[in-house]
Amino acid sequence: MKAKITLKDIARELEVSISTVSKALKNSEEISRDTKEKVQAFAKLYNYKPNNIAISLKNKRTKNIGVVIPDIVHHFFTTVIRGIEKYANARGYNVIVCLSEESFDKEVINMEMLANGSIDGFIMSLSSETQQKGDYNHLKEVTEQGIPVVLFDRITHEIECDKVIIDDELGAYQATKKFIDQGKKKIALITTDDYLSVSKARTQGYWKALQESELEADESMILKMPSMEMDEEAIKTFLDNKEPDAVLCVNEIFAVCGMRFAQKKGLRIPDDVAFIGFTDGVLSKYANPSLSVVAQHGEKMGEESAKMLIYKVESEAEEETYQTKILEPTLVIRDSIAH
Amino acid sequence: MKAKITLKDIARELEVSISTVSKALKNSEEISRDTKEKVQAFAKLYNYKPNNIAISLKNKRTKNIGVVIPDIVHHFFTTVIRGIEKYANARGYNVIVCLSEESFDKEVINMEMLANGSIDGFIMSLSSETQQKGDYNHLKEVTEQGIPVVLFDRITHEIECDKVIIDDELGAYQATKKFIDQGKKKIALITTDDYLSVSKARTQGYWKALQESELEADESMILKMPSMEMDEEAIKTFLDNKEPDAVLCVNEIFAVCGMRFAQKKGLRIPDDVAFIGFTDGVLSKYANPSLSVVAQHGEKMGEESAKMLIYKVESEAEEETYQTKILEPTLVIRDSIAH
DNA sequence: ATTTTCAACGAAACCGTTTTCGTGTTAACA
DNA sequence: TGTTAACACGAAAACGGTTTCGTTGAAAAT
Repeated sequence: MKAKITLKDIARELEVSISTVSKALKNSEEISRDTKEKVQAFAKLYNYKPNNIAISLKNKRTKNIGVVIPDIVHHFFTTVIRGIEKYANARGYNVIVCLSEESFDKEVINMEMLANGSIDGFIMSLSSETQQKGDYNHLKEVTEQGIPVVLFDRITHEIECDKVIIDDELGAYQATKKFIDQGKKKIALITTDDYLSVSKARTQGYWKALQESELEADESMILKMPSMEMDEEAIKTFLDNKEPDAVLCVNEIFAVCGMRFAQKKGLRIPDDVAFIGFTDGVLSKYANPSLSVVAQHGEKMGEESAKMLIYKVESEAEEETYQTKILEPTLVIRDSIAH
Repeated sequence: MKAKITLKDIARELEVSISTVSKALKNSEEISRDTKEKVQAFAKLYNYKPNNIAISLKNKRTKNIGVVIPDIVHHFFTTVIRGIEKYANARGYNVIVCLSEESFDKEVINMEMLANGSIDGFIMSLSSETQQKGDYNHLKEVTEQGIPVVLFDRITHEIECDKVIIDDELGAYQATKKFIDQGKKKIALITTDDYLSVSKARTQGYWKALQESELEADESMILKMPSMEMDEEAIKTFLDNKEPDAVLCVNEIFAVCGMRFAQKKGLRIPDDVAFIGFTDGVLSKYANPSLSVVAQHGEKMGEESAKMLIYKVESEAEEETYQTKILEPTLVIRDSIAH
């Protein structure tokens, strides 16, 4: 086991000072050609690599960015991470991932762990519990310390920071409009409770589209699931009672379950009942029939978030201007609706 | 913006030395009750938190573990990460995730980025390109530096380190055996090229089960996909030609695609043709019919990996003994086979 | 009265860098 | 010959902690 070699080791071996070695390795003008070559050759030979921790301590930059998300076993977040990685890695940043698992406490703990020097900034999406409580003090503390934060997807307006979201209202609006244009009359919505910022926006888009049409917007055509957990029975009962001819769902799973019940009842998709979900994940692509969705462009979202964060981190001036980037959703048409 | 407060700040404010503050905060016996209370109260008031980077530099421990995996938009890896997070977080460790995206070069670069002090150890699964090349020098270098490494799932025997795998051969064997017991005669296998360690083991399990039975093991009943990429056409042609009555697939996606083609041809699942896949992901659960799979227990695998790594990291003695933990796969029976 | 002991604290080294500010030597200049 | 400038390098502080090893003053023991 060959231990790591340090500047000090090189200095001792070559009988020069540590500062000389440091400068020689950075090709400083101050050092003679002879010495530089000698040092650089030695360093290469012994595979010298500067210690990241020491550098971090010195210039108060870790080149790490902290990502705190509710869940990783969820296709959307996974694509966001990939986008973040892509952009960040290309610029020499590492990504530290922490999972809140939809828990407020874990979110707080994770942020505290990272906020003491481990990272240069945060990219995060709020846990459902946090959005429900409406308690954002942990975010406030961090921003007050001057640590840049970028919120994506599940955001709050109570914190001043950069944000990246898709236009959820527009996405739902377009999907609902699509149903209307195709002559659907009884359009249902399966969503979660309103405390999730995204669900709220999607519900609004759904309403808007209905109200613009001649169809009556009927509150009872909306099924609000109490949590993200699947409750197959609730969906089944709802579909049995309401018998919609089109269903918009705020995620893939609700939609796929809905389709399964419809098929079991002998309904044809999309003729008898059509489906559109949110999130363009594996489930939608490989469902049978394949599911039309409002694509959220997670990877793009991740890239944008990383871009905004790294810009803030690297800009010396601490401008107090924050922007919210709104990405356009896309309707991906597959076999669960007519086309 | 209130900047972070340091030991030095507290010392100056309270007119004591830095060492006194440090000891007082650690409740050292050396310090009088009066002083301790004073210091602790002050620290609490100004929300003092020690700087992680400084501590890391001092005791050469970062409390970070590096995870390098081929892909994150893949349910199996995602569950492994969750398992790692769970175990590591509970012990005060953070997880730095890097994606090789199946590329050898990215794997090398990522490891080099992390190996210079950023992490205490690695948990990784090899990229397909790395397994194909058979070049493991980057791993060798890291282990020679005394950095502990745990390999999981996609491993190599050329590196001496701890390993966690599931018994892929057994999983495939059990699945194939299940088909045989149910009276299936023409059992096909859809896999990838053998350079992936897991595919190789699964193919062996498939063979073994067939050879133990009276069924003839026919090489042509195996479809080897050149990569992890989906090639729907290849699967379709294969199924059309071979007309198997049972199909074992090395992942979910191949299986779900296979089922779709079968259904399009009017075949009944599982009566005319049954399917079993690998990986117990969302796809299997929500497929129609739901897919039976050999569950890989990713979360468990992640936990075990983290456990082994952290043990190595924290054990002072550098024992040169490495173990390979083999987890038992489980056959999850759903509607794609008879039961 | 002198020595010993102990409690309570501070100085300084150390982790591995970077960077500023000397400093000594030599060559060029007046 | 004395001054100056340039060159090549080293000493030391700094980043923010931890830890070892004094040091001090007062009480206890001799």
